[in-house]
Amino acid sequence: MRGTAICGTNSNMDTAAARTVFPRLDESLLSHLPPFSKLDRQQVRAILDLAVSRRYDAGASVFEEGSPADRFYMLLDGYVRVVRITPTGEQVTALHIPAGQLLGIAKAIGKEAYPATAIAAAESIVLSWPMGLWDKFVADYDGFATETYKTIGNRLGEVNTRVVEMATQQVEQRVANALLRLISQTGRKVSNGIEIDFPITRQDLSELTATTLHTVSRVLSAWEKQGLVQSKRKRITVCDPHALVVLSQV
DNA sequence: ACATTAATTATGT
DNA sequence: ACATAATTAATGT
Repeated sequence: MRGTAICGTNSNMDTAAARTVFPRLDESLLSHLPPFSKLDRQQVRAILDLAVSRRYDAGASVFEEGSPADRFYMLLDGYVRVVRITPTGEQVTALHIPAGQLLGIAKAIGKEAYPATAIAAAESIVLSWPMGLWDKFVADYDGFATETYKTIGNRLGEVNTRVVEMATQQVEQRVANALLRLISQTGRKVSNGIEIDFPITRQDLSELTATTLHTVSRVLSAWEKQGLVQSKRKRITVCDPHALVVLSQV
């Protein structure tokens, strides 16, 4: 259901080495996205012609923390989680990025290396450009800079509030908040509630909330009995968002 | 109040 | 059949 229009996947090759796609990309892929929405057709065409499109399997990394930031990316389809490794070696998920957003925009915050690792949370399709083009984009394209700075601001705010939550709230509240954020960013309406639109494990949630998968499992089981959520393997549906809001504010 | 350990069961390929 | 995910109980800080 996802991304089939863009790439033919028929390879039995090495999974990490997804390949460049040659079919010409359509302008409509970008024209409605915030950083590009103010541009005319020719401008979008020019940008697309410079882009490299690539597909990532779930779990494949788009770029790695600390490596030189040579490209920046636009997530066309799928989901990417941005992960940082703590000094003790644990993974901490900083953000989830839904389709239609830029990522790996180190240049925008004056960095030469990526500050975090980006991993495809589901099969994803990503455009990328050499970082050398960043300044040109900012200079030439109206709205590109302002829109990207908006998203940076939003993300900083989000990371910030979560850090505060970690310090102040208890696990149940943190998990509630994490779920609420996930459904607001990547939620998809289904019959009995709002489902998180990509595979997410208890392990993932525990990394988001700085707990263990066991605690997350217990919390979710309890909520499931109360009818607040519903979960299958790698799938979580929130049936009663309001109840979670209430819980998160205790 | 939550983590850790470990044993058990379910689920997807 | 096998690996990975999820649940559950017991024990520890």
